[in-house]
This record gives sequence, structure tokens and C-alpha cells, in this order.
Amino acid sequence: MTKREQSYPAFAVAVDLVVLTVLDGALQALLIERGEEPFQGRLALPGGFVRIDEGLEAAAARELAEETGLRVAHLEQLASYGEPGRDPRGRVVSVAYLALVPEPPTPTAGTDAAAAGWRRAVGLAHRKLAFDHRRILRDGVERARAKLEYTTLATSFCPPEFTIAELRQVYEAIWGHPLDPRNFSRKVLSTEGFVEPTPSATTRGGGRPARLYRAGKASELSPPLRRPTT
Amino acid sequence: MTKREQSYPAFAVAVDLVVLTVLDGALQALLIERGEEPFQGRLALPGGFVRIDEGLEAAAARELAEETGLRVAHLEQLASYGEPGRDPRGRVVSVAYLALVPEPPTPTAGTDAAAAGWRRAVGLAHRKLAFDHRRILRDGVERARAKLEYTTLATSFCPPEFTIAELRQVYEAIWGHPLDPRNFSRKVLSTEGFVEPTPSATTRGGGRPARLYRAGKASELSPPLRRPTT
DNA sequence: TAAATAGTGTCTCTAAGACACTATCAT
DNA sequence: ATGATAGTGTCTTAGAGACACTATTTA
Repeated sequence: MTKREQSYPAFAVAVDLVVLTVLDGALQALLIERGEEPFQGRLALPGGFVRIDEGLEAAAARELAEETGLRVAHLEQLASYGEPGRDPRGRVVSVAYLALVPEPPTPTAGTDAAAAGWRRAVGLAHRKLAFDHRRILRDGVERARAKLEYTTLATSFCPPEFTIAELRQVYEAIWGHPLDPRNFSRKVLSTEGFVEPTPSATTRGGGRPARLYRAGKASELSPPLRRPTT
Repeated sequence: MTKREQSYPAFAVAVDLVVLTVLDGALQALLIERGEEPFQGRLALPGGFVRIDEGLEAAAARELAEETGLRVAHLEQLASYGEPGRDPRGRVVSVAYLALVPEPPTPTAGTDAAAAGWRRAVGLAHRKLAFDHRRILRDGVERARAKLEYTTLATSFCPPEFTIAELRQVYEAIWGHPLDPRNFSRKVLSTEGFVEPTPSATTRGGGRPARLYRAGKASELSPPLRRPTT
């Protein structure tokens, strides 16, 4: 950075969390209802200010634990948002993080949230949220959609052991497109390191028991699993 | 963000720029030599503090204009870096931007830079830079490499009109791999919106004149142009 | 035995990779 | 003519998409 600047303007730095899961066959995001001004009563992303001695990712992990207590399978930085005026309280730069969690137990509302809950991401796309959180949420959802194509991140939405059908349903929920079960199986099983077989099987589906798999060691998918066009 | 926080700790917010170009058949980054402490004499990314009434991208664009005056073909946010202790002067969160520029005229050193210049990205990977700038540079280079696969961003490195061979040389320089000219041509020309033909041709290569193209309207490449393995 | 879900095999077609020849300029 | 670079065509093969049948469980 430059040295010429004599003054270091004072900013507040916050982290905001786009927490996503797959629930009832749909991609859902964790939102809180704001209890105070500004934007009282409006839905908002969970988050909070970064402490002065704390790293960005550490702050995100702390807020996530404080506000949800969920087991988090994946946490990555999304982007930063810092338009002047995005927060009426002052000059706040917010570093957004994307968190992916498997099958969620109902989240407990944090001390600062009037209510917390999962809402379907598609319905949220046109709803007014606090601050610029709709934009942040949209960026997070798009990041997740895109990353399913070329990473093994879908396993982050699954329990520790899962069936191929459950993994496929993650893709279908997030992309909003049905996938051919046979072609999907072939792709997943032929991609080295995507999933590892376990000795066990489950019958929670009702029909013939399905083999259970664990997430493999690979993180990239190459060639990618392309999202159907339409 | 949370409301419970009573104090808003004061941070400085900076932008750092990973400015990339293709020069002498290699990917090169714009670096300055720091004239003052901390890290005096060490190479660093250009950048500066964000003003209190200024957006993040606006600050990046301003610094870019101030320090280089280059025509910028592409500017996107890269990531934010905010470990405590990354800047000995205090708590600084840096929002890094990635800028891609075509054939550069020699950059003019900014007022705050002892010297500015292009250095090969590969050689820089193992060199000590100021702050955590080596990490930021590495992230920027990797972003550029990856984005060549699934976007038309390579045209950002080219002049307004360019030949297919010049576009191919951008890929070869950034990926560090030779590409088959015939397969490359087929891919580029058969991808709708990648390039648009112009009526003119050039003979700056020496042999048969080559047709000139302009960047097309498409920004995504689907299916992608895969990077050779090895 | 009927219903439900799991798991596999084949054909086709698109597109990438490997490769060789012809075309058009300058000298 | 020779050298240099541009531009096109073919064969092969990997892999995606479409599609139908058999297998194993519960009710």
C-alpha cells in the first residue's frame, strides 16, 4: 500500500455469513430477523464486527459458532462489500463468507437475532433484505452453484456417510434441475477421489438398500460436471 | 451484522493491486519498490488506503490510474486479507483487486514508488515481497490462470484488434504450455461470441497476413477451454 | 406379489487431441 | 524459389446425454 497517505481513515470491519444448506429438496439460507435499527424487522444475514485482534476467517468462524452452533463442512471467503452508505451507522466494510452445512438441526437464535431460520434461496432472490444483503446472498448462491460444477463441494451438504442418490439430490436442489441418475452415478463413481465406498449400506429410502459412501480426497472435478442448460 | 457489539473497532482499509500483463511471452506483474519503512527496498504490489468517502472498486481504479495510467481491460475483486499483524503499522485490512492490461507501454513510477516495473510472475513466486504480497500475487495469478479456462478473459490481454495466434500466445504465456494452433483456432472460432471478425488483416508477423478479430460479446466459455495437464 | 428404490449396460453424438497439407505474404 | 506464418481438414477417442432392464428390499 502507499505510504504517501498521512491519514488512515477509520473503518469498521464486519463479517457477514451466507450459510447454505439443502432442506426439503431446496437450497436454503440461514437468515435472522433484525431486532433493532437500522432495518429493524428486516431479514438479514448473520454476522458481526471483527474484533481488533482477530483475523477475518477467525471472526467468521466465531460468528458462525455463536449464532448457529452448526457443524460447518466448508467455509470460504466470498467477497468484500464496502460502498459508502451501505450501512447507515457509519463506514463499514463487510467481508462476506460462504458456509456450507449438512442436514441442519433447527438453529438456535443468537442473542442478537430476534429470530433465525432457514428460507428458500429462490424465494429470497426478490425479497428485500437489510443492508446490501440480497446482493451478498445472491453472490453466495451463485458461487455455490458454480462450484458444484468443478469441485467436490456437494459432499459438504451431505452427512458423513451418504448414498449416490442423496448426493444427486444435492445437485438437483441447488441447480434446480433433475439429473439422470444413471449418468450421474457413472460420473461420480468414475471420478477418482470424489467418493469412497464404505462397507455399509442403508435402507432409509424404502426400497433396495443403497450403498453408503464417504467424501473422497479429491477437491477438484476435472473434467467438470456440467450444469444442464435451460 | 450484529447489533450487540457496542464498540466498532477502528481498522484501516487498503486496496492492493495485482496488475498482470503478457510481455515477452510471459505473464508479468507490476511491482513497485518501496521507498519507506516498513519493508523499505522490498518489492510490493501497488495500492493505497481507501478514502473515507470512496467505494472499494473506486479506490482500486483510482490507485490504478494514479500509479500506472494504463488502459485497464478488466478489473475485478480478488479477495481480502486481514490477519492481525500483516501490517506493522497497525490493523489494516487489504482488499485485493486483479487488473488485466494489454501490451503495456512502460509504466511511469508513481509518486510513492521508488521504482515500478514488470517482473515475470514465475520468478516472483519464490521471492520475498513486502507484507503478505507474495500470497496475494499468487492468488491473483492463479485466478487469472483458472479464469482463462471458462471465460473469454484472455482477450483482455490483447490490443483492440488481434490475431488468433496472438490470442493463443496469451494462453501459452499464462499457462506455460504450448497449444496446438489448429485445435485452438477451431475452438475459438466455433465458440459463439468469443471473437468477432474484422474486415482487416495484418502482416506484422512476417508471413502470410493474418485476419484480425475483436473481442466478442460472450464472457463465459462453455464448454470450457481446458488447461493441458502436466 | 406389488411397489419402491438401487444399480448396471448400450448406443449415439459432441468435442477434444493428434496430425499434414495448402495458401499467401516478404526477401 | 525459399522461408515464414496463416488457415483448413481428417481420424481417433474420451466422455456426456439419452435410454431400458435387472436386482433387492418392504409392505
